[in-house]
Amino acid sequence: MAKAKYTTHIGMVDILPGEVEKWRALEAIIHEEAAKFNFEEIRTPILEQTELIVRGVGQLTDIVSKEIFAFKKGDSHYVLRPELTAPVVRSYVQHHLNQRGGSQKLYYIGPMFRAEKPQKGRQRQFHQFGVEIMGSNDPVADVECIAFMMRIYQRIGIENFELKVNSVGDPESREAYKTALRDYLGPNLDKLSEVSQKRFEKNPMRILDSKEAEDQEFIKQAPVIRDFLNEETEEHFENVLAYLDDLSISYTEDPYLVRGMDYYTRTAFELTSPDLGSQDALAGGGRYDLLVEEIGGPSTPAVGFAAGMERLLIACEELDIKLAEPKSVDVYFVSLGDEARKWALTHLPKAREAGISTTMDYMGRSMKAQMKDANRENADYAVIVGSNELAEGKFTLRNMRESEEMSLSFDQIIEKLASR
RNA sequence: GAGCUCGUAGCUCAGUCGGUUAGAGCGCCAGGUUGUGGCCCUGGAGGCCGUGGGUUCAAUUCCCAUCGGGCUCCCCA
Repeated sequence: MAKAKYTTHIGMVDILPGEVEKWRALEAIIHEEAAKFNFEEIRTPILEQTELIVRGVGQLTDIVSKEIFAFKKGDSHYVLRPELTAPVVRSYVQHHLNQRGGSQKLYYIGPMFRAEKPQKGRQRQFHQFGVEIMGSNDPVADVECIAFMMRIYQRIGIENFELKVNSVGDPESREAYKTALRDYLGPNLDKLSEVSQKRFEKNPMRILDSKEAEDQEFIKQAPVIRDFLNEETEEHFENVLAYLDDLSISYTEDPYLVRGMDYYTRTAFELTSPDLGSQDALAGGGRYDLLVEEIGGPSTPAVGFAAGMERLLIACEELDIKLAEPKSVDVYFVSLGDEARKWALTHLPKAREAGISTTMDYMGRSMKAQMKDANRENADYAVIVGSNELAEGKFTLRNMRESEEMSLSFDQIIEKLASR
C-alpha cells in the first residue's frame, strides 16, 4: 500500500466504521433524554463572527487569546466555533427566542474547534453536547441543567466521577472578593508562580485554579468567595445545593473552582473523572446571567453546561462499557452463476421492502468466499441460490448461528425473516 | 506555546552493537473441499523501516531537522 499523500490535519480525526456506531448510540441517548427533559435541539453554523466569540467568551481567556481558528474573507471575520454558549446566545438574541415565552430550554450536539496541541482527550476538532436554559434565574434551572448532565452519564453507566460545585458570585460580590484576594495574596506576590503573578491584577480568581506547586500553600488558606457573596447570591447558591441534595445528586463544594470562560456568574460546576488521565474534565458549566445583554440582547439570566463527547467515550473505553452492538445484517444472498446472481440482485429490494437488511457479493467470488464474507459481515442467515434452487423455486436458507438449513420458497423466506 | 518520549506490513509488535533477498502474530487473497462460513493445513500479496537532509565505501540502524502519535506543563470538553 502506498503511503497516504493526504492526511487529516493535526488534532483532527476521522471517525471510522466500527467507531461511528458508538457515536450514534451516544447521540441517541442524548436525544432521548433531552426529549424526556423537554429540551429542544438547536443547530447553529460552524462559523461565527470573530467578534461574537471574542466578546462572548472573553478577550483574555486562553480560548480566545491563543486557541482560535480564524480567517478573513472580504470584510468578514470568520472563526470556527470553540464552544457553543456564545453562538446559542447569539441565535437566541437574533431570532428573539424570548418572544416564544417562558424560558427556553435548548440543547445541542456538534463539533467545536480549538487550536491546541493535541493529547489524549484533547483534539483540535472535538465534539460537545450541552444545554442552555435561557430566561430563568431560578435555582431550579441550575439544578435541572445539572440533573440532565448527570442523567446522561448515569444512563451510560459512568459513575466514577466527581461533581464540583461553587458560586463565582455576581459582579458585586466578585469585586469585593477580588479585593480581599489581592489583599491576601499581595504581600506574597513575589513568591507566587509567574502565571499567577500575571493574573494578580486582571483575574486574581484564576490563581485559585493554579496547579503550580509554589502556589498551593497560599491557595489553601485563601479567603473563600462564599464569605463575600451578597444575600441574594448566597441564597441562590444555598438553594442550588439544597435542590441537589433533594435529588440525591452528590457533589463536592469546591470554593476554589473557577472556570475558563469570562461569562460565568454565580453557579459554576465541573464534572471530572479519574478515568481520563490529565485531561480529566468530562463536563463543565454554570450560570451566565450577563452574557445575553453583553451580546446585545435583553437582560436575560441563563445557565448551561457543555460535555466532551470524546472524553465520555474514553471513559467508556476505560470502564469497558459497550455502547453499541457489533453490526450485523439479516441475510446475505450467496449466488452461484450469472442467472443466480441476477436473481439475487433483483430479489434484494423485495427483502428490504419487507424490512429485512440484506446484501450480496459484489466481487463475483466463489461460494466459499461468499460464505466467508457472510460470516465476516455477521449475517444471521445466508440464502444460497444456484441452478438447482432456481429450477425448483426453493432456496436454501442457512442459519449462520445454528448452522442449520432448510429449503423454502422466496416468499416463505421473507415471511420467516420478517416475522422474527 | 514549552519539555520528555515514540514512529518497522492494514493492525499489534520483534529485529538490525551500520554490512548481501527486513521478520512474527492477527487481518487480507487463494487453494485444500469444482455448492457451504466460523476451526485446521498450505501458499500468496502487502514494507524505498514516517519524511527530508547529513556523516559513511555502505544508513531502516548514528546525527540534525521536520511531520505525526503518546505523556507532562499551560488550559480546557
